[in-house]
Amino acid sequence: MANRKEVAKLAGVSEATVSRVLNGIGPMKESTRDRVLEAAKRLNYELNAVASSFARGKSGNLGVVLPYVPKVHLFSTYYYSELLSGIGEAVRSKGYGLLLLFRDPASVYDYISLYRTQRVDACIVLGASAVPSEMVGINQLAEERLPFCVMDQRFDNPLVSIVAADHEQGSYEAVKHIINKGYRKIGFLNGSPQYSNSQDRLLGYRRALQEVGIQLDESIRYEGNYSRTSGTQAASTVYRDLNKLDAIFVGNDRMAIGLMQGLRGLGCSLPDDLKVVAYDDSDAASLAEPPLTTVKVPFFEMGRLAAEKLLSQLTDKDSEVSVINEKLQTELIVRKSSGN
Amino acid sequence: MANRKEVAKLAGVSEATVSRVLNGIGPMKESTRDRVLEAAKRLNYELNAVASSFARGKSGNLGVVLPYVPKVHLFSTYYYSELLSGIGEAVRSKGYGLLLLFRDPASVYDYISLYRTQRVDACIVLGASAVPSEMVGINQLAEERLPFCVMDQRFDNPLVSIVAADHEQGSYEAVKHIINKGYRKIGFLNGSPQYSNSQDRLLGYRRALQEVGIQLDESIRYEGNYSRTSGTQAASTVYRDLNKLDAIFVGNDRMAIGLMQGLRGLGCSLPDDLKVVAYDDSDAASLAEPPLTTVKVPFFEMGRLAAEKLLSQLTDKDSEVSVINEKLQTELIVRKSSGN
DNA sequence: TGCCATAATGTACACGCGTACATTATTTGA
DNA sequence: TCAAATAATGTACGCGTGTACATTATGGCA
Repeated sequence: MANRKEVAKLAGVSEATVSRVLNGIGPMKESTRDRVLEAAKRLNYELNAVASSFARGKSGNLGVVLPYVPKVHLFSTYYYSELLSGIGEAVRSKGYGLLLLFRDPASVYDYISLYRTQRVDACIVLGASAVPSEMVGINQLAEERLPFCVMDQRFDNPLVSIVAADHEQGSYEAVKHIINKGYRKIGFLNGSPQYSNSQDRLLGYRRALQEVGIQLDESIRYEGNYSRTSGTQAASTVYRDLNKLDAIFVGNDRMAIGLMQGLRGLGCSLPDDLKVVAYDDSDAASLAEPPLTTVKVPFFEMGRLAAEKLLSQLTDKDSEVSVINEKLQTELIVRKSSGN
Repeated sequence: MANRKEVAKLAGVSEATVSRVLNGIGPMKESTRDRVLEAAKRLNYELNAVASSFARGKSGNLGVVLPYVPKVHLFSTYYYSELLSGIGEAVRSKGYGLLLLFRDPASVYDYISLYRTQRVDACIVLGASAVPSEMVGINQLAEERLPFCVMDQRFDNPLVSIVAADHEQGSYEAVKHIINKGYRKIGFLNGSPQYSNSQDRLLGYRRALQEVGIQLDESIRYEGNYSRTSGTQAASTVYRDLNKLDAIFVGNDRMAIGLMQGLRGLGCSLPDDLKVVAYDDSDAASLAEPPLTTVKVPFFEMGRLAAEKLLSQLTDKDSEVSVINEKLQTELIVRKSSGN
């Protein structure tokens, strides 16, 4: 494998000139540039990324940290796939690498070590929640003022950078959609409360109801954990309460699908017996029977935005290292599950 | 950020000794080790991964290359999620990093540059197919004898390392299952032919039929592209041929779901009017209506195996760098879509 | 006690690149 | 035409680690 010295010799210039040509730095004669590039091509030479990183003191990598427990699908794969694609898009266009890191959600993850060992220049945290062990790690990161960004999860700490979707508004619109169809008895199957977006959905649900003077009814609030199974489990309770329900708003598509399967198993006809509005607009939403009316979340865009903001802070010397705080809008996708 | 020199000074030893303690190399006094570790802890010192990589001449990264076209879901996310999890498991347990790389399937990807620039020590190629531009890149890789592995795609070149599933046998068993239920008129909706696993499924389908003397009928062979949409599009043709069909074997779950939705839209009752057996056992399989009888593929295991084999070749000096060729078995999961 | 094998540690340098600073070539302006 | 500005290139060193080799300490054995 050729190195800089050999290229310099072949081109008849110094190593510094080779370096400058390859990095496009400073003014230089066209003929010199050509000679160097020609020599590099002939020797099959490319910059050694590791050596380059070493000299620069930067890894050139953006870390993406995601929760992982063997054999457990913690995440709806749609969600992660879209986020990763968005991040990948930004990372590539900025010439960075994307280092994937798996963490155990049950123990405190040492984010700072990633920077100390220089494995990453910045990182994005996916699937964070408000359980104490996770918060500790995030807060350490924030206090060190390291460049990072949490995806779709609020934190009290004002030093925590966040890119999220407006789930309060998204939920408001979803419930509003049901109300506008003339239904008043609207239940809510929410997901795990340790995610801030669960709380936000509740806020939106409440606002929509209160706005039109519908009394909040705690007895038609149900809780699952965003898994399909938990939706299925909720089915019996929901079935029992069917006389109290015209419709139900569900925290994500997977639970909604589980719920609908469970209800159908109990003899329900959907959407006749119960209107359903779900959340995410994952691939499964249009596969469901009936197809789900659901809130579309711009996961791809969120990933891209977070990565771009972070990498810009690293690249531009003028852009101050400031806290990122973005909230993207959602969109209601109307299908059959909410009635005609 | 502390470096080795400071640790050495604080511990009262040479830098080499610090290095040996941290890498666990050579014999050394317990007391020395303790002093060094103590000093490192006090100074908050950790090995600089970039510098270490540089000195070793290895990046310490396993590259995972996957196809990506903006706004297009090339892949069933279940497939990639499982593979990545499996790879991540192996990578972490071996202390490597996982570098995610996106390629444009339409142009020749320069895999060799990844090694030349030392961004990766080895790589795994996901979503490869037999289209010319992709084959060129893979073959270059093979000819350079670089450590890599292609996932779930056959290549004629005997130098190409592969970890795959036995789709010929999986398809055989799927079709056999239908035959054993007493059906004889069995169609086949296959996926894109540039994937070797499509060809393998066809082989298995044929073998099962021929074994029991069922005449192959070309007129009930359909082709989609593994997308749900393509399954839906096939519905009208299948519907037209319904008198020629007892059952249909479908190349993956997504197409099967699309097909079933299309057929239902045309007034079919499933599984009464047509038995369906699909492939992958993705999350959607059990969500479908009716739930899909489908062939389960050990994606997680495949990812883990590929990564482990590759990294072992890098680590063990004795293990010869040999071509990997593994074929894992599938399992038929029986649900409602194939009848009772 | 003296010698040798082995343990334990130190010395010194390479790895490939980025870049501050020094130097030389070229252009500009009066 | 000549100094000054600027372009273009070269020199030299640092970045933090791994490791070959040299050196010193230790223990075993006759």
